Amino acid sequence: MYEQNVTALLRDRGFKVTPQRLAIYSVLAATRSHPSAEMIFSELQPHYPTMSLATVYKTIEILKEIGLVQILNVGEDSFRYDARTHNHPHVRCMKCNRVDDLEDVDSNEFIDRVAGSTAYRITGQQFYFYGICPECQSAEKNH
Amino acid sequence: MYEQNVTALLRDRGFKVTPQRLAIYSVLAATRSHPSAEMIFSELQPHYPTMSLATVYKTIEILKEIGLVQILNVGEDSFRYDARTHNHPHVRCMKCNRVDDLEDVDSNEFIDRVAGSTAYRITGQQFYFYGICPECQSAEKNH
DNA sequence: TTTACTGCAAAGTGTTTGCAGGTAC
DNA sequence: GTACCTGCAAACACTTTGCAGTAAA
Repeated sequence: MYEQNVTALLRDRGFKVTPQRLAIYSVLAATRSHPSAEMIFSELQPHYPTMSLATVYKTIEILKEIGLVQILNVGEDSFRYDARTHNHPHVRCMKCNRVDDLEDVDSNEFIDRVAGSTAYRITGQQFYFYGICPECQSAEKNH
Repeated sequence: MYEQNVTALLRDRGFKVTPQRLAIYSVLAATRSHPSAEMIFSELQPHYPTMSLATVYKTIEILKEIGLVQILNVGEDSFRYDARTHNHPHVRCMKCNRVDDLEDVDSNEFIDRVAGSTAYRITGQQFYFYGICPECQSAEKNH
């Protein structure tokens, strides 16, 4: 289902469909952990021993172009990638650095209010929250 | 006034007060352009011919520690710095890459709503908007 | 006089690019 | 068969670090 979608979208835009591209998208589509390029690479390495980081980066660039991936910049050294492309806020744990979605929140009223108060023509946005995840909060208490 | 504040804060925390540190903070306090390290460096170069980028980075780290500067990550290759440390949304023009403050917006209701809907303990946030600034919109029309 | 800072150069990190061999179509 | 892709290695851009000389306190 996912793969069909990717295959069609790649072909439509004149990109070739390769095992590497499908594999990279599959990793992103199957996780909610917002992996970095390095994490995607490490996950694929066992199954695709010749996979290279360069291919991961090149593929992500294409996936972004055809709208299948969004790029996150949660204030770390590296970018993270998300196959859930509908815009939603993200939260990063400052202890363990995990990044989670905040999908239960309706941001539209806030976005409209901002768009209405600036002379910019707003075309997109990213909301990043920072804090301590439930697991790390528990760990703190057991001390 | 600004300098007094910086001087006191540096001394209180055991940091030495140097011309370089005051100059770097002055640049940040005097602008709303959210400069990168490179921009700060270029602005100071004529007045402080021996100034180095390393000093800019080291100083910003200290200014962040004592709460005089916040670090922005608007999705570019480099970080940008802001001496207005009260939390406010930012907007970047995708044409000319200028970054502006969005200070007319009250984000508190939105932040509270998010904090209430997640199991994370929220400690901070950054809101980035993307769009086209008024100048670049005008430029588009004159074509 | 002590302690910390500056600024150079070198190292480090994540990402991008060039290109020769290989694969999709 | 053509055009595009992969994956290696090298290049790149930004940031950090090590260290010898220097300045703040």
